[in-house]
Order: sequence, then structure tokens, then C-alpha cells
Amino acid sequence: MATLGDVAARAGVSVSAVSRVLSNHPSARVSPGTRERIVVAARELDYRPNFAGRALKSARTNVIGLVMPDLTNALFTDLIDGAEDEVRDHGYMLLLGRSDAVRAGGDVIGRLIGEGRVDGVMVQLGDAVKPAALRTLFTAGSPVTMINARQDGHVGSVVLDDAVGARVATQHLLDLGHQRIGAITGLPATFTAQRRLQGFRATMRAAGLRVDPAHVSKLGYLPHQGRAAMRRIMGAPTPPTAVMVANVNAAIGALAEARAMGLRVPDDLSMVSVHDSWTAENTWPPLTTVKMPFYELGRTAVRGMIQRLQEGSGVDAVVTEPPPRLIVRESTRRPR
Amino acid sequence: MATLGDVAARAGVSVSAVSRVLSNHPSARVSPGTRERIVVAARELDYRPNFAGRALKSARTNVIGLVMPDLTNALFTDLIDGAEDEVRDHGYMLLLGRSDAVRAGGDVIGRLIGEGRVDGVMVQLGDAVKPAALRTLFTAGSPVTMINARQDGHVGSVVLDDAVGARVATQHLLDLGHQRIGAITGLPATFTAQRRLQGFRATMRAAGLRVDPAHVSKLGYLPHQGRAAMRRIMGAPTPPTAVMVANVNAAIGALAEARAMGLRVPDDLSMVSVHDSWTAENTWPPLTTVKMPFYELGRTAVRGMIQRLQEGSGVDAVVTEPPPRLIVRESTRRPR
DNA sequence: ACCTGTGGATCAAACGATTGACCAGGTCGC
DNA sequence: GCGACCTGGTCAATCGTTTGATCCACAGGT
Repeated sequence: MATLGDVAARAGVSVSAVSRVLSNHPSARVSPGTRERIVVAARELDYRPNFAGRALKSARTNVIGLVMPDLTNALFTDLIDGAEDEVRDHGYMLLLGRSDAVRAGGDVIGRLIGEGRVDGVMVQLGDAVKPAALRTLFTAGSPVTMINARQDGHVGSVVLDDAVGARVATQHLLDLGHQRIGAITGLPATFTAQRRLQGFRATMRAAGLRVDPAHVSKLGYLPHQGRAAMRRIMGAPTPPTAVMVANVNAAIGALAEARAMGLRVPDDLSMVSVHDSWTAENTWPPLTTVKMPFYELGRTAVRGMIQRLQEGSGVDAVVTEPPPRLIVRESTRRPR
Repeated sequence: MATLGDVAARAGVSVSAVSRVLSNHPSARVSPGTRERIVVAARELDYRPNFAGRALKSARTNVIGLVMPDLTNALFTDLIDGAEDEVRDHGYMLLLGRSDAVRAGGDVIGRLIGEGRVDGVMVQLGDAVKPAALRTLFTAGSPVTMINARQDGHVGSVVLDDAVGARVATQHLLDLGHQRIGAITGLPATFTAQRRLQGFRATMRAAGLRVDPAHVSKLGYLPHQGRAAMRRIMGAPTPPTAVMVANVNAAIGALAEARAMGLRVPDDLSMVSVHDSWTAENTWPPLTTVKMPFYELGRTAVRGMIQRLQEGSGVDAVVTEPPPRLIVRESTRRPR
């Protein structure tokens, strides 16, 4: 690989001249002729700035870590897309990691930052993270942004408008005429689960309806947890006629279980889920969902991180634009 | 962050002594006492070797790039898992990128290697890559491993045993008694599509059955392409009683389309797909699939890459162990 | 007493890019 | 005609780590 020195030699100038020209340094006082020679030489040698050299000197990598519990969850497609688009606009790169590795190989985040591999880390935590482990992550003022979660004493987070998402989903069921509505949500300790359940309850309360405790389950966002929740809820003395599921993966599991139980959706039971993904339109029946702005979530997280890196102050943001949007497919209908 | 110098000062020794001790250098002739002081000092300061410094000096990053067309395809879960596990065993890290970016932001692979961000790149190409673009990637002997594809003149690839996968799927349909069997596969230019179609044809031939050209479609691996293929194939004068789909995502689309067309699966049409994923067990009916060893594919790709980095010679490998395995669910039955 | 060997540690030169300090020559003001 | 200032550059230190070369003290062999 060509180095600055090679380019300098070919252009007949000093290394520093080349450096200043190629990185558009403001203090670059260079004659047009010299500039041209340098640019040409660089192109001819296919010069690319060495990452390590640059990072070592400037103590910045222009890389942001994105750590997720499960990189392949269909849900996170848009999040990663948005983050990618936004980093590219700012000349950064994205380094993806599994927070899975937190338990297994020890503390990815600490390594990423401690070894100077990234300038900052955005982390979406899994359900299985103990708050104690968290505290050690956030050593004073380290550039860590939490996605879909908040932590006391730590500033730097980006979250969805969960309560509104749950409200839109619930309101759709109310509008269809349902009254006995259940909710399948995530583990009680989960930030999003709390907010979505709260949105659900508030909407029901506003409609003057009470929620049967037996119609609420908090088993988790995974398909098999959705299945278990479905079995439990529909085993209630008077089962609901509709159910709001706080996550599309859980909804897919719940849908499969409903069918296995001999329930017809939407004839016997309406189902709507928060989140949309391509998997939702390929279930049977296709799922009615509320699409949450994951793409914007990704962009916003990156924007917040870059602002923090450049100006030193973190932000706590809620992504409200675009708002959660109802996508009506075939898993909901009016009660019989 | 603590540097080698800080540790050296605290332990009262030279920087080089610290370096040799902490990196277990073979030529480290150090007295037990000194070693102990160094180790203690490093721990107290929470020393972590600076990535850039190390990479600059040693010209190795211990990072391998994994470039995929679509990071969130449910199919690649196991591949990434396997790759992660294998790199960790060797003290490497994985840098994930989208080959998507090849068209958009210009040549990720070139940047990754050219800027020295990674030691090598493993790339799974999307369907939409032009062979011309490829040739420029593989500049003489650059450490690039292709996943699920081969390229003339380039050594370094890892592929699945596609023909066997297709054979197992097809044989299952034959064993059930089907005779008019169709195939839905990927674009003709795709490496895997060719091999799977070939496996399908060979199996049919071995059974003494002929394949109706109208029962074969090569529209692609995406859900909507699977839908289109289903519509086309079932519009044939005498439609097949069973169909082998070469990809689970296409199969999910095809399944949805079959239902939309009023076909009952498996009563009117049996369907089996190559590849398995959690989405396959949550469709209705749950899909019968052939599970391909993606996890081992990931491990093997990494092993090949690391071998190449350390010994200089690439390998072309086929992952045959474990062999493709039939998972019978509810989308196949004997013909009526 | 003198050379040799060796264990235990330090010195110093890289790696490639960045950037403040510096310098040679020309122009301008007075 | 002389200092001030600008233009167009170069010098050299620095970031943190690695590693071949070197050095010192001391033991053993002759």
C-alpha cells in the first residue's frame, strides 16, 4: 500500500504538504500547481490513508460501535439501515458487535472503547442484562448511547415513542368494537415493555374499559414466549376477543400458537402487533401491525452520538417523527 | 487510558519489558519478580493495549471483515454466529459491513483492506453484483474469501453442499410419492441457484422422472420473487403436485401466494424448502425444510481466512459436515 | 587475570499520519 | 533600504506498540 511518503516522493514535495492537501486542511497554503501534482500522484498510486496511523495520531477512529443483542433479528433491519446511512453522511463507519458477547467473551463495550477501536458505542441491550453489569459500563462520561432504554445517572439515550405505538394498536382494536382486549408484552423489567403496557392501559382507561389481569402477560419478546403467553391468556375463564402484542416476533409465535389451539384469527381472535417487519406480511393471516420508526431511530442515535463526540454533551432523545403508523392487514376484524 | 509507558513507570521498568511481558513474547527473559510487578501494575491501571498503536507497528489488526448483502436476513444468523465463535477462538474480532455499500458509498472491501482496517475480508455477494465489479476486487492475492460463490482465477472460497441439499429436499417429495415436482430457484446467474437446480434435476433424473420446463422458475430468493414464481408455476397447464423451493425466504413468499391463490398446503400442493430458519417454523403450515450447515459455514470461512493470513495460501472448501438435514413439518404430504 | 556466556533488562528505531514551529524568498509600506 | 508581512513550503515531534540491538553484571572455564 502506498503511504504519504510514496505520494510525496512522486510529487516531489514533503510529506506534510501531501497530508495537508489530501485531508483538505484549512491551513493548507499550497499553490494550485503543487496541489494538482499531489492529487494526481495520490490517484496514480491509489493512495488510501492508513487507518492505524491516522487513528494513532489523532486519537479518533471515526468509527462508531453498534452493539446489539441479536444482529439478525428482523426488527433491527431498519435501525441498522438508518444508522448506516447517517454515519456515511458524516464520514464515519459502523462497527457491529453482539452484546451477547458481554456475557461470553467479556465486556465488548469496554474493549471497544478501551482499546480505542471506536470513538463511541451505541448499545441496544438484550432482555437478559443485569442492571449491575450496566453500571460498570458507564464509567464517567464515556461515550455510550443507549438505544431503547434509559439508565439513571446516564445521559445519552434514544428511545421510541412506545406509549403512542401501543396506543395506536389498542385504539385500532377499540375502533373495531372490541371490549375485552388482552396484552402480550415483554419482561416486566424491560424499558420498552413497561412503556408499551402503560400505553395500552392508558388507552383502555380512556375508553372507560377495565383490563382483566388474566388477559395481560409479560413473558417476553421471543416467539416461544409469545406462544406461551397466548396459551395462558386464552386459558382465562372469559378469554379476550382481541389482543395487542407488544412485539412482532412474539406476535408471530402467538399467532402460530393460536392456530395450534384451533383458534381462527381474526374470526375468533383479533391480533395486532407493535413493530412491523417483512416477516409480518408473510404470516397467515398477514399481521396487522403498527410500524415504529426504526430507521429514524438509527439515524437519531448516530446523530446524537456524533454531536456528543464533537461537542461533548450527550442528549436524551425520543423519536416522535414519523409517528407510529397503523398497517391494517388481515389479522384484525370486528368482534362477532 | 493507560499506556505502556504508564504501566512501565508504575512498575519501575522499561516500556519494552512491559510490552514483552504483557504480550507473552517468547523472547521475554524476565525475572519472576519483575513479571509480577508488571502484571500487577497493568491490572491496577486497567491497561488495554491501544489498537491503533499495535496495528500500526505490526501491520495486523486481528480483525476480519464480514461483508454481507443484507445483514438482517434471518438466514445468516447461524453464519454470523459461527464466524463469531471461530474468530473469538483465535483472538480475532469481526467487522460487519454491508456489500450493499459497494454500489452506494463505493467499494467497502477496497476501503476495508486498503486502509488497513482489517486483515482480510469474507464476502457474501448479493444477487445484484456484476461480475465486472468483482474482478477489480480481487487484486492479486488479496485476502478475500468468497462465501457461497466462486470466481475463476480466485482461490479462497467456502460453499455449502448445495446439490446435496436440493437432493435431500427433492428425494423427500419423491419418497412421499410425488411425480410432478416443480422447482423455484434463484436467478440463473447465482452460484447457489445453479447448483441447487442441478441437484434437483439430477435427483429427478435418477428417479426416472422428467421435469416440465413450465414447472421450473428462476426468479430469485426474495419473498416477492417467490410469490411471482408460485403464480407462474401453478398457472401451468398441468401444475405440479409438489414444489422444491431453493431458499426459505422465497418459500415463505411462495407459501403466502399459494394461500392467496386458494391453494391448500399441503393438501393441494406440497412444499419443501432448502434452508431453515426460525421464520420457517412460524408460518402456516409450518414449513418442511432442509437445514443447511450455516453455522459450520461461518466457522469454516473464518478458519480458511486465518489459515491464509498465517500461512499465505488460500483454500477452496465445501462444507459437507454436518450434512444437510431434512426437518419434516407440515407443508408436505403424499399426493391425493 | 581474561575471555565467554548468559540472564535480565534497557535503548532506540521503526510503523504512517498529523500539525505546530520554522524558514526562504518576495512584496509592501514608509 | 530595512523591517513587517505574506506565500509556499519543509522540519521534526508526536501518538503507543513492537522488536532487533545493545548493555551490564556476574558466573564459569581456562
